[in-house]
Amino acid sequence: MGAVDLTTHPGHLARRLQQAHYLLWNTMVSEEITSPQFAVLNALVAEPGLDQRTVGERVGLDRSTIAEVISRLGRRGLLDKVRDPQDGRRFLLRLTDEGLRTHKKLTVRTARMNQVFLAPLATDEQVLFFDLIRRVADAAEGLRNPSEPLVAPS
Amino acid sequence: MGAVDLTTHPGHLARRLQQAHYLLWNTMVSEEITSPQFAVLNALVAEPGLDQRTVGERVGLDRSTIAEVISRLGRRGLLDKVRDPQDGRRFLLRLTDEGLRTHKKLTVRTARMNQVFLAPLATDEQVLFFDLIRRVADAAEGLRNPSEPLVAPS
DNA sequence: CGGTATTGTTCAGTGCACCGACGATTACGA
DNA sequence: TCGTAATCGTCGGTGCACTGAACAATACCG
Repeated sequence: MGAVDLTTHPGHLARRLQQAHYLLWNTMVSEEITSPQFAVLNALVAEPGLDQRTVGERVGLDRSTIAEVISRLGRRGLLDKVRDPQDGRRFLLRLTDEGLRTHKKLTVRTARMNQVFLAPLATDEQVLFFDLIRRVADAAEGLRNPSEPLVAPS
Repeated sequence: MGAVDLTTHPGHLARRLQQAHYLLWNTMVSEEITSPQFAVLNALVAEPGLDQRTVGERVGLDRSTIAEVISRLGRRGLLDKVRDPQDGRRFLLRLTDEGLRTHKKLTVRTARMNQVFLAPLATDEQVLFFDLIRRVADAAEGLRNPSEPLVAPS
């Protein structure tokens, strides 16, 4: 009888929440462009000409994953990738016109989807929802960083 | 200029939350057994002899995914799979002694990890955290179901 | 009893997400 | 300046997650 109640496990809830979101996204936003892909488009609308690594940092994806996402967006013609003449290690990323159009279109649909997704919560509860999740996620990310040392680095 | 603030997008937050959990799990619980795998072990501790589909239902995984997870657990010798003599379509699943031991060990570590993960929240906030996420996830799942019809099925 | 529908599992395909290792390029320090 | 270190991207490997299609076994109905 050592079984545990998973509904009190935050990891399990997080997974279910993301699955639920995935389904809703697929039906209400797009079957072609995924939520992480939209995040990349959005980052490049905010800051055109970023390199891959920085985009990954902005949207929270590691180098391997961001490489795949970007390659898919490139294949769809939503984004251009050019070597930085100043620094031959990096690629500069920039949305195409098609990419801009897609971002605009999905922005509208995403807003609608978020409303439906959050409909079960009252307005003040939605604020709490964001705040609580953000605090937990931020703290856990902080645990993994080289972490601001409490004393000066040796 | 059309860029959006992703920190107000529940889907993006859900993804980040899960990633944070993944990292913490890897360092504090196990590098071999993943959180979904633990969920399956847990379901079989609660109800030994379930079939694959039902286990998937219990932990929230579709048939394809649950098949892979179970095959991995089988390869590790944590679980046995036998055809149901009553119904040749299904496989009955049951933990091995090794599987039971593993579940017990991970239960302890998981509890510790959950404490660390939720540490940024006060006790009453943790209760809210569970409640809000569960409500959103449940509602979104409900949207996808054949859904209890409002009138009798024709 | 026989044919059709339903159910449990598998398979192929796509995509996200991580790690560790590698090659190329640039930056820094002796 | 020359060699070592850091940085950016790629590649291979593992694992989760979904869809749609195929297959086998069972259930149901005429």
